[in-house]
Amino acid sequence: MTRTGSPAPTLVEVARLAGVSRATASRAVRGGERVSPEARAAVEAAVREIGYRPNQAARSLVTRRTDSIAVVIPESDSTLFTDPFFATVLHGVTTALSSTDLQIVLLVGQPGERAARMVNYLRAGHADGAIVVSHHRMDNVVEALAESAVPAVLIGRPWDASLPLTWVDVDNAGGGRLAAEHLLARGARRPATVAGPADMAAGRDRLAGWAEVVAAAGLATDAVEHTDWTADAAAAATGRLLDDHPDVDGLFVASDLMAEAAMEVLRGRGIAVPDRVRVVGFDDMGLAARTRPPLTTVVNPAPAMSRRAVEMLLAQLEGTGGTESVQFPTALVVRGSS
Amino acid sequence: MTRTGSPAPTLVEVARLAGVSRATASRAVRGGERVSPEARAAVEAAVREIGYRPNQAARSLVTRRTDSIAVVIPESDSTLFTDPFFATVLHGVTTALSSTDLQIVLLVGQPGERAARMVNYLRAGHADGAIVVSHHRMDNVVEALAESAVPAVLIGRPWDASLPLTWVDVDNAGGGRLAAEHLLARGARRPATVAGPADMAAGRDRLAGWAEVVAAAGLATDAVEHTDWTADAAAAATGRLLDDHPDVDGLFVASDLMAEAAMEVLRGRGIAVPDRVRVVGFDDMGLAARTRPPLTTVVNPAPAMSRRAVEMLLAQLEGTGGTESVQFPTALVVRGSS
DNA sequence: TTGTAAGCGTTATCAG
DNA sequence: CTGATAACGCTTACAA
Repeated sequence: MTRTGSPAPTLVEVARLAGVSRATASRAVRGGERVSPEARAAVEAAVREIGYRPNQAARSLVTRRTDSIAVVIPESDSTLFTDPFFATVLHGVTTALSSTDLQIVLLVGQPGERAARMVNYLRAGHADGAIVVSHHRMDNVVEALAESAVPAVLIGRPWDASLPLTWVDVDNAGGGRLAAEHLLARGARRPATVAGPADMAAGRDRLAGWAEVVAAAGLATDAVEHTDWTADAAAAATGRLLDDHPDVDGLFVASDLMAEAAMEVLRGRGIAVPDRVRVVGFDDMGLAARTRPPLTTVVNPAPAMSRRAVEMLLAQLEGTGGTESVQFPTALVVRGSS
Repeated sequence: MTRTGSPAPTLVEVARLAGVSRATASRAVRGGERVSPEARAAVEAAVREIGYRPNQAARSLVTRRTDSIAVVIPESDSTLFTDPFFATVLHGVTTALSSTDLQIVLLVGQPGERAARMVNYLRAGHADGAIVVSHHRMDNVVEALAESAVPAVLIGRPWDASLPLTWVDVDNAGGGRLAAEHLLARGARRPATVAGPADMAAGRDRLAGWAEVVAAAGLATDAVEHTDWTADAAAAATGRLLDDHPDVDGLFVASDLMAEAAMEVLRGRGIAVPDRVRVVGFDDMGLAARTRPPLTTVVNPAPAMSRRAVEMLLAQLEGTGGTESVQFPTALVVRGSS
């Protein structure tokens, strides 16, 4: 650890200097319970004098805790920084943990190469627990986590629902239904959707909810394009949709970031929003209110989900439950785009 | 660590099951040097059978290494996610470390409340070393780090140059000079600047370089507004600048994110860029090419700096140097805004 | 309130 | 190549 030649001071040196036993020194260092004022003062002075810091490895070898929890984001760093979903979640987790003594440690990296390393990190006991957040990709991080005993809560339901993992998520299918109902109510007769990836729960479920309502209304559900969550891919998908179905008059896009790109394409083609095509997004994290026109969207309650995930993880760490997954209801915010 | 009642398997159980000593088991687990094929096979089988994972705390208690390095970003999460500087640096650090076995751990949090926790985390030996990146704020994280013996490299020179810390940085003053020279060469006679915070090295130095050239040309250097690095503050500062000095014809803004906001204000006032006011930014990380008009800007070689910082840290960890700070030269990229 | 002593799970040294 | 054995630095019953 140290560059300097001299080894880091240990508790025995503190104890010797303070004239107490190692046990007493230990209690005092932790602001302990049963220490006399004199002993505490002596220890504190000794600590200051020699610059003592407890060795975390030694400590957690016996306590079996590290006082840190990991936030795992199995995405590439570019995704992490472009999609506001992650910023919102991270902010929520941070504030929810601010009252505790837990240090937050962020593990970022695409699934694949670094995934094994991340899981090893967790299984080795580097963190007391983990919050895993992603746009629900079915990845090996989640699988590996499932067969480890590391306390964990997922933000975003895993693809494989049978995995013994606790999660929080928004009602994606319900959101898709809300979007479709709204578009139909506004008079759309030829609805289309730019859906998320077909191999992610969020993509699949948002699409399924939308399709359910559209089909129930006796309308076609064939105007569908799957993409990843990026703006570029969404723009391309929107282009294909318009080429194949020129009569589209209502568009549900699986995220606001993607919806903004879709509206850009519409504008580029001279198609008026909402006059000729009505658009509904998903997320409502600030961006939706800033687009032109402002975006009607399905609320993704990421702050509340993050808070809840933290509560559940803390409960797991204390052994007081926190193992029941929860799905948050959603709502539609109507703005100028529809 | 574990939720399950059964304690995690240890090396002694592996050894017993494999019919070897604890020492041999340990060597085999690490793909060790002097182990017979049979012993290795037996150990590997035992590991698989009981799902053994080495206990990191025990391991690093003796090796004094954790095989992880921390990237410390003492900024609020909103800053982290809005300014492309951090995304770029993180990407650079990640790729530079991808060939090693080191796990990257991200510590994010505003200086102040969580700063002590971050430094404690490092000093406790949770990570083998740290890369600290920020827009150079003078903060207690850096100070605390300076008096610890944790190997560290700063990306961005610390405010207090006397601190015994290693850093990499761009030649901020040189960048400011480049910007000013360019503006003057294009005919600006009333240059102004939206500068970064006065209490950060990057803010101070970019301003100083600009002022040096402007003064040398015999022009006034009084059109200066300090702001933090946010777009909102930059917009406000630009407004004040225009109010106070309506004859401004050249504007150097301390970051591209801020320059974009400044151009927005100019456009809102019907002031043509570059025809009436020429604008130069700082960073050139993708954003500059996407603004309208595209932004002339000073290159901030964040990818190269990140790579270098990683190399230096690795050298420090191996005790082979890496303690000499380095300043990167910069360059101007001319685009439509000037 | 304090001290004694027994671990926590690994790695490393050093004979065999 | 293998196996005792001694650390590593700290916490925590348990006794005093």
